[in-house]
Amino acid sequence: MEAVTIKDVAALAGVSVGTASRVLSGNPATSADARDRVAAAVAELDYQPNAQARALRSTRSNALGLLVPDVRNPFFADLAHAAEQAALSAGYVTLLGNANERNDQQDRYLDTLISRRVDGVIVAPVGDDLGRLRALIEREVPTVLVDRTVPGLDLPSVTTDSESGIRQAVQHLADLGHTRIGYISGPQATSTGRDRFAAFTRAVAEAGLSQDPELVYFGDYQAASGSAGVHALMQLASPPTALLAADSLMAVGAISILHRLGMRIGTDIALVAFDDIEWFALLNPALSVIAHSVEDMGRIAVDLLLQVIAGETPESVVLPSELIVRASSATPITGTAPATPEQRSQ
Amino acid sequence: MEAVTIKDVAALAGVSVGTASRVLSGNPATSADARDRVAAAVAELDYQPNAQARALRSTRSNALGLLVPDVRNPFFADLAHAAEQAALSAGYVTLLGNANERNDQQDRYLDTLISRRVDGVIVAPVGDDLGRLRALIEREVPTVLVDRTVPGLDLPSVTTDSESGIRQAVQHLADLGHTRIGYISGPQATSTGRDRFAAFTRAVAEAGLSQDPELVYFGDYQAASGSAGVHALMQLASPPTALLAADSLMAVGAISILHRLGMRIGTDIALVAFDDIEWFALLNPALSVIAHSVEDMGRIAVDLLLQVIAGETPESVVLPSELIVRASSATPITGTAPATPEQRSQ
DNA sequence: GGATCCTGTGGAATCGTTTCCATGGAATCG
DNA sequence: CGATTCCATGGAAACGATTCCACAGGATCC
Repeated sequence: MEAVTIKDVAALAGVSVGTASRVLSGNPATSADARDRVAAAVAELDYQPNAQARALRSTRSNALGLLVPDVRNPFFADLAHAAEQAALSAGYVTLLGNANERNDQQDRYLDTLISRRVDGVIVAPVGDDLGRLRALIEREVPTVLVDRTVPGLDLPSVTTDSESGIRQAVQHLADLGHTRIGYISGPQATSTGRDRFAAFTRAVAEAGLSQDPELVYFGDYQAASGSAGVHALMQLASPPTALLAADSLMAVGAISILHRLGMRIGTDIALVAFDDIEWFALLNPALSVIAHSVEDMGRIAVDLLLQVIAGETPESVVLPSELIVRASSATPITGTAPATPEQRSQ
Repeated sequence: MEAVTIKDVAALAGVSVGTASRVLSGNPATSADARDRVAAAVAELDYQPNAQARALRSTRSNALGLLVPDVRNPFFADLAHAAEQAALSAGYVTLLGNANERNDQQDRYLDTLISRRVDGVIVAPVGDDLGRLRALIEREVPTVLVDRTVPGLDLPSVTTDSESGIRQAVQHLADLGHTRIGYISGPQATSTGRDRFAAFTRAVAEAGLSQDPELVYFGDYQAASGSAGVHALMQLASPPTALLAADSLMAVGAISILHRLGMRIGTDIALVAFDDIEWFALLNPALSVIAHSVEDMGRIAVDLLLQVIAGETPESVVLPSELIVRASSATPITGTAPATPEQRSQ
């Protein structure tokens, strides 16, 4: 490539490298004259400092690592966007890693991030497997967990309180007359999978609905398992009249197979999904969701991480969730009339 | 943090730093004995080489930069995923930058990537503004353009041949009896915006349909402009009976407002969108799309970039596009009966 | 058996910065 | 006016790796 270094700048400006460096890093011990001449030389040469050398010497890289289970999942895409923007405005660039919901890829990326000496890491862990997460702790790399936590890892985190949203959803379905709610659960090897399942179990018991264990299908947060879940639940001798999916991708799978089975969502069966994805409102009927703010989650995660980097030990943050009722769950179980204009035939 | 360096490894293994380095980088000039002892020391200390120091000396960072206009756009999220996976399997990590459809953020990220001395950059440029793209050229940073090109920038690229897909779509709509097709165009400051508009214009002329300039609305690839476009087109004295949206986000905006206007997609108005997004098939009615393979695009972009890095000058690649007909455009203009089961009322 | 060739190794230079230390000159003080 | 302080500066060490160079010792050649 090329090779314009601080030495060239110093030479052109007629000062020493030390002085050039001081000017460039805003050290106050510089004369106006030196500042001007260095600035002119930088502009003339279009000098860009070598971040590697700078990081090597100063042991700060001004880079953050962000590790998500799957970028194609719109929830994590939004999270990545929110975190990246927050990091950028704090002067950090973001190294985005994608674990592909696999522990080995997560570990590989963690090693890469350690090697690159990022100043901190935000992780939405794939599962409960610690793996190379231990290495982060041992090296005291500032780390924050987001969306999911891991048992045995005592780190600051930003998570969602699933309880409130799920309770609202179950109560809402109960009010519509549903007594058998099918639950398409996330994997029990993730904290969100466990939390949401526990919340569902409690809410169903409180509302006095059927606690038939057959009404629960354990998926893996991928679209295909949503389809499989619907398939299994609909084959029961006494199938559910309402469905609750624990994340957006499984909801997508559920919708897909319900279409194929010829079941009308909102009329033949009610459907509520966890995660508020923008275009869920565009579906026909529009999908009821349990919403939580992914923008807040990303922003706060960066915020906590910056605090950890600064040597503080911030408290974990738990964000609220809340039910948004749309046409997919607006019809009482006895009725068949559309409840909203969006729900009518196209 | 901590401080386990190659010096510690060498000391523990009882060899010199040079030998330790040779073992670690797979240099054949090492004895089996040295290899074993270094390996043991590495395991014992859980040593991770400092990527900065390595990059500083060897002038290779094993990192690629990927700059997209908007990660939340599912097309670019998929592209990022595909490119990232391809890069990973070639031994590169990916630094993902998000320009937010803004030239200043694009320039800022380009400077960051130059500073970090990435080995190469894949850019889906925001618009025609060269900005800091010039700096990439001047420094001879290996660069590949993806999805969009920029006039005056002679770089290898991977793009889509919009012509074939758009021609198919227009012909398909003509076959259904439509004579006035509304076109929601991308911005003319992007190559895709221009290409697709030109293709549409040609296709309409060839099919003998209305070339009324009022049937074209110029949007900006964001959802809001899709809504605005529908709004404008539907106010015409003689509104279109079919719509073609030049990207997925504008299609989302169009669908949203069509719902609000009470127009039934597929019956009252036909709709076709550029970009095949997975969940477009889940809409009711399912959306007809002009599909092109984003996985191929990401993979090939990395491939071309690796060739450029290797000193070759690869040819640009143009990928095909093709129409996928679904229910949103399956009804002849005179009929009102559903053409597919998916299209019936829910 | 002496010259030549490998092979593995240690030591040192190097990459491009930051930062410490010493210095020289100007400014300030009594 | 001599001594102290301050400020801007140049020079050099350091960060943690890679890589060049020299060299020792064993194998190979004529």
